[in-house]
Formats: sequence, C-alpha cells, structure tokens
Amino acid sequence: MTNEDLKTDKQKRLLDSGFKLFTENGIVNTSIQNIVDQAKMAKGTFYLYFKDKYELRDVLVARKSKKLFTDAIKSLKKNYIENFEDQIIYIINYVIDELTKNQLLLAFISKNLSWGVYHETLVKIYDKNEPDKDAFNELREMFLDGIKKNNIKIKNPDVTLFMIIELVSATAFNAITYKKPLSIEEYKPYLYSTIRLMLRNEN
Amino acid sequence: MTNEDLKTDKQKRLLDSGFKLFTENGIVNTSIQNIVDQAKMAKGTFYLYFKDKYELRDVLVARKSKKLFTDAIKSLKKNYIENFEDQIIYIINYVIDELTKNQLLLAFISKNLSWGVYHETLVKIYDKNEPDKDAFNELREMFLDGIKKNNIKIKNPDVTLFMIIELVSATAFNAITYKKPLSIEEYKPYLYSTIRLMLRNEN
Amino acid sequence: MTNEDLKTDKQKRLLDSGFKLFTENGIVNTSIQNIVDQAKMAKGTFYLYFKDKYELRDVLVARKSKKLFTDAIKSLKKNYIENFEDQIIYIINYVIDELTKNQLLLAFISKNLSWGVYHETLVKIYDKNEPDKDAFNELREMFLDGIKKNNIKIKNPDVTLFMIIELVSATAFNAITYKKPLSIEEYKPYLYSTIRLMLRNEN
Amino acid sequence: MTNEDLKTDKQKRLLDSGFKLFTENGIVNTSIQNIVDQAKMAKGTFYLYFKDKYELRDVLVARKSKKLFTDAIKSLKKNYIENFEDQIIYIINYVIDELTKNQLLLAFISKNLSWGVYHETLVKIYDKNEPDKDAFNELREMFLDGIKKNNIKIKNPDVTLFMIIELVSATAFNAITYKKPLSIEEYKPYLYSTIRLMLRNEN
DNA sequence: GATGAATGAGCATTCATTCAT
DNA sequence: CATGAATGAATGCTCATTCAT
Repeated sequence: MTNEDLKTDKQKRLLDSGFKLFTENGIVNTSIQNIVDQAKMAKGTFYLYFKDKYELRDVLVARKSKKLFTDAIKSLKKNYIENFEDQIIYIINYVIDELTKNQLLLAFISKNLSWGVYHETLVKIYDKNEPDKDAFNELREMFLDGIKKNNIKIKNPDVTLFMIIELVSATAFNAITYKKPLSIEEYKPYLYSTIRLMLRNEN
Repeated sequence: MTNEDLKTDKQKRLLDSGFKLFTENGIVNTSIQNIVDQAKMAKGTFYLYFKDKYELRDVLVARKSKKLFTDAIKSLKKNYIENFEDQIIYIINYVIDELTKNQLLLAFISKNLSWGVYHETLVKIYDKNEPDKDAFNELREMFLDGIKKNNIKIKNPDVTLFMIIELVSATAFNAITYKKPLSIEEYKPYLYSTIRLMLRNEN
Repeated sequence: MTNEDLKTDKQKRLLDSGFKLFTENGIVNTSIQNIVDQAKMAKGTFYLYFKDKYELRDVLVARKSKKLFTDAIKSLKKNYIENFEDQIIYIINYVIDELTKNQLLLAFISKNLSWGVYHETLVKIYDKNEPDKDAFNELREMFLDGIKKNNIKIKNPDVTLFMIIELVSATAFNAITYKKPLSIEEYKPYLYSTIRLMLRNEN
Repeated sequence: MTNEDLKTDKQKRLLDSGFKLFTENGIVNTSIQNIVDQAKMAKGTFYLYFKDKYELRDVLVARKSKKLFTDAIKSLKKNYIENFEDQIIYIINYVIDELTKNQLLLAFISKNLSWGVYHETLVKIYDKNEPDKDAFNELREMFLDGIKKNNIKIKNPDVTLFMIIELVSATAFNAITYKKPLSIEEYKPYLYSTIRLMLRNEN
C-alpha cells in the first residue's frame, strides 16, 4: 500500500465517520473525538486532513451535492429525453426522489448547504468569473445550452435558474420532511407546473 | 411597580439584549453571561424567564417576524390598493425593503427562522388545526380572502402561498446579502413577474 | 462568613497552592488542574480570580517581594542604625539572609521577577511619574532621603540604587544557589565593600 | 560531499533556523515543526542532531555568546590599548555596542543565558576544575593576566570579574531595552566609572 | 424573586516523539 | 541517513446550570 493510498484511506474514513455522525447527531453535537473514535484513529490524525470539523463538513457538503447532480445528469443522459422542459423536470425529479429516499442526507445538505457553504458555492454559479468550480456548473452549462438550442426566450437565464433552484430547495425540504403543505408526491404537480411556467416566462 | 411589571421588564430587557447580541455576534458566540451583562442583571435571573438561549432566540424570531408582517399589512391598509396581485406584491415589497434596510435583522431571521424555528412556525400556517397562532396567519387570511373575493381560480391557494413565501425568502436573502445573481433592485422585476405568473397559474 | 471572606479565602488558597507548586515544580510544569486540585476547588473557580497562571504568578511575585522589602525596612527601624551606609547594607543583608533561608522563594523570585514582571516593576521605580506603586518605592524613598540628609554627593542617586539592586540580585543568586564563585557568606564582604564604594562614588 | 559534511550542513541549517525563530517568536512559541520547516528538512531529522529544542537553544547560546567575546577580544588586539582598565572597558563597551545593534540577540541571550544555561555556563568560569570550556575563559585568562602584569592589588580577581560581568549584564539589558533608568549612552559613564572603581578596590 | 459564586463536564488544539519505509 | 504520517497525552478555557443566601 502506497503512502498516497494510506492518506486517501484515512481521509475517506474521516469523511465517512463525519457524515454518519453529522447526519445522526448534528454538527454541534459531534466532537472531533467522536469522529476519530468512529474512524478508529488518533485525534491528532484528524488535523492532518482537516482544519476543523467545519472544513470536514464543507468538503462533505460539496461532495454529496456534487454527486447528487452528477448522478442526475448521468441518469438524464441515459434516458434520451428530447424536450428541454422535460429534461429540467427530470433532473429536479431525480434529485427530489434521491433526497426523499435519503432524508438524513436531505437534512444534512439543507441545513448546511443552504445557509453556509451553499451560498458561497451557489453564488459562484452566477459569478461568471469563477466557472467550472463545482457541481452546479455542469447543470448551469446544460441549462444555458438548452435555452440556446431550443431558442427559448428568457431575458436572464441565470436568474431563472436561480429562482428554480431556490424554489425547489426550500419547498421540497418542507414537503419531504414535514409533508406540509402537502406530501412531496402531492406537491410535485404544483411545483413542476410552476417551473414550466417560469421557463416560459420571458420576463 | 407591581411584581408582574418587574417580570415583564426583566423579560423585555433580556429580549432586547439577546437580539442585540445575537445579531451582532451570532448565537453561538453569545453566552448567557453576555446577555445578562448587557441586560444588567444576574445570571440566575435569566433562568427565571427562559429555559436556555435557544428559547430566547425562538421568542425573538417569532416576535420580529410577526412585527414585520403586521407592519406590512398595516401599511397596505393605509394605501388602498385595489388590485389583489398588487396587494401581494406590495406586502412582499414592503418586507423586502424593511429587510434591506436592516440587514442584521435579515441575517438573524434568515439564519434562525428558516432552518430552525421557521419550519415549525411556517408549518403551522398550513396546518389548519392550529390557526391564529402566529404572524403568518393574518397574511394567509388576507390571501385566501383576496382569492375568494376576486374570484381567482387557484386549485390550492395554500400551496401557492407556500411557494411564493419560500421563493421570496430564499432568493431575496441572496440578492440583498450577496447581490447575486443580481442586486435586490435589479432582481425585483424578475421576482414580481414570476409571482404574478404564479398567481395566475390555475394548476 | 461573609461573601467577602469567602472570596478572599478562595483567592488565598489559590495563591498558596500556586506558590507551592510553582516553587516545587516550576511554572511551566504546573497546570491549572494541579493548582485547583491542591487548593481543593473546581477548575472553573480558578478563572473567577485569575486570568491565567501567569497572572497568578505576577500577583505572587509582587506580594512576595513586597513582603521581603517591607520586612527588611521594618527590621531596620527596630535597630536604630545611625549611619546611612550601614542602613543600606543592613537592608541588603536582611534580604540576602531571608533568601538564603528560603531558597525556593529565591529561585521563584529570581526566575520570575527578574525577567518578566520585575522589569516592569523595577522600571517604575526609576520612572518618577509613577510613584508609590510598589514595594521598591519605600526603599527608594528611604534611599533618596538618606542621601539628602547625610549630604552625600551622588550625581544621580537613582542610577546608583539601580546598580546596587541589580548587582545584588544577580550575584547573590549565584552565590546562594551555586556557591560560585564563593559561598554567600564568603562573598558578602566583597559585595558590601563594593557597595560602600559605589555609595561614595560621586561619578 | 562527505557524510560528515552533510551532517554538519543539516546541523548548521537547524541552528540557523532555530536562532531565527527563537529570536523572532520566542522559544515557547517555536515548535520543532517550525524549525524543520524553516530548515527545509523532515521532522525526524531534527532528532538526529538534537535531543530537543532546549538542547538546540543551549548550543545556540554558547555559540552566540562565545562569538561575542571572541570578537571583542579580537577587536581589542587590533587597537593596542595599553592601559589595563581601558582594555576592560573596551571589551565591555564592544559587547554593549554589539548588543545594542542587535537587540534580538540581546533579548535571546539575556533571556536564555542569564537565567538558565548562563548560570551553569558562567559558574564554570569560576570553577577552576573545568577550564577552557567556553567563551568566558579567554576573557578570564586575559583578566587574570592583566592584573598580574600590571601588579594590580585585588584580593580575589575572580570575584571582581564575577561582579563586573553580572553588573554589566543586568544593568545593560535594562538600559538598552527599556532605557531605564537611563538610555544606554547616558548610562555608560556611570557604569564605566563604577567598574574602574571596582578594579581599584583592593577589598 | 433575585443573586452570583461555584461547579466540572466538555472540547479543540498542539506538539514532541516514534517508527515503518 | 532521512522521512513524515501517525500518535495520543496534555491542557487551557468556556459556559450552562445549580443553589445557598
């Protein structure tokens, strides 16, 4: 086993332990000691890989959400959906379904992504000077591409994408987690109908 | 001064001190000691009025957001706006402007309301079994009333209101705080256009 | 027992424990935990009285050295020594004898007073704008007074006092602790002879 | 390059790095990691050359102070000063000037030499059973030689030298660093006058 | 009710040292 | 010789909570 493998192994174990504990008990209630105990290594080792537990969280959020979008796009490509609106709905539906299946992941991402890292990350999407930095970028490329190819008239596609993402994030969390105002399955038709509307709004 | 007054006075001082310190330094960085120092009373006294600082926060969030909506509706009533859509936009615009003026309040409410108390609170709006409990209820009454009186065809008004509120909360925070994807003033036309669309969507 | 007494009691116990542990094991090897264990109280209590162990040390150095000089002057006054030079020698001899008897105190004061607090303290002696601040001041008053009354011609008495104090501190520590170059008793004649010389040097 | 050279090279780099970091940040605030980073080598390598950072410090203090005295004596020899007292003053003045120019060195030597290694080192000067061990010895030889050749009547030259060295160390540090009671230049006349007095004191 | 001294569990972080490679 | 990943003991400090007055 090479040094490089060892390093990756430890880091991976820390990420896994962190994710398990963060989702189960929350970040505030998870100590470095908990994490290294779970990962079966010494406390000091943690600091060889992460500055503190918040850096671990940030890496985790970035990886988990990147995977979510990557998987969604991968799945889309397998399904040869022609219509642009349908493609967008497909992606959103895929992500919603994944998060419904894994509600600990949903809680983790929602809590930490949205009001912490998320805005820093998301903000970069709209910042044209920092392209290709994260998971959302591929989505954005796809979105802009689709609009162009389909000759869709939207004044500011970035703003539309922004509104769609935020609307989905905020409302899906409520619907999945609290089934309020409706269960996610009941809510989907309203959401998708609204999104189609937004995609047709030339502003 | 009666004992009752004293109790109210102390409680008020704790709320004021808590709000000042929470907005300035964040909740995590505010200790009970900080709060009672600011409120000029003894540490033990805190526990006569609140279980812990999170209970203080919850009361604060409820009061501050209630005030925001109450003020908005009060202001609306002074302005005799006839059109229903315009009324909704007026309220949203009022709240956005208030939060733009007071960004510490915005950060406080966003951070604590949305992903903590907020969902518990908001959820109650859509829970018809718990009416008249909070600030959002008056808004909801007004909303449902307007739809009825104006003979607007919306399949599930609660869902529409839910989507509007969530969309505004999530996107306005970004726009005000980070000016991403646009500054709040640049963003407003897109937002209001989308809301009008949603109000016309019969689903 | 009043609150004031209680407070003094805890503080006193911390001072006593700190002195015992500092002299026995050194400051670096003494932890807050050690101190509170010795003082039989909780760790947090330490922080009610001192910022950290260095503040405890500073208070200790100030108190111990103040006591040394105060005792010396008190003893001098009981002995009605007429001659000024003899008075100075008496004081120095008193302090040297005390430190010889209590070498832990000597080590503690030498190590911490000289290269830490000491210079801040000592420096104030020579700073006429900050009088009456510490233990050395009474000595200085006495010294200046004696020079005046005895019509001794010294160009800058503060400089002379400074040199005497530093010479005594530095050399007595060596002589007492290491008996190098001579034991303190063998060394005393040389030291006192030199001091008498300095007191007669008009510069 | 032989292995021996390599060893010397690494050791030299460690000494240089240690000196830089000790003087800039203090010993307590300098970690082994800092030292090897600065020296551009691996952590484990440190332990091939030094037991710990205190051994590194001791070597450093010995080398730096040896150099100071060696340079002073070398400079003296170039200047053909006849008079013995003048020679002594010349040396002291040389050292004071060097330390005034390089106050980081002064602080480092004062802090570590005087109240740690120094006394162990200095003590050896007066210990006739351990001659030729360090930098002070050449000085001592010169001192004893001068006294003999000039037929100076001093009862115990080692004691006189001891007092002079200690007086200079202690007071010059204060004068240079804090300008108390006087700046070093103002203080010099008093100091040198006193030293001349001591050299004439037959005891 | 009001006080604030006392508590002590709890945690992040550092760092000297080891040792397999 | 040289490396540097891994270790885990050690410790300063915070702070919510209690309770005797």
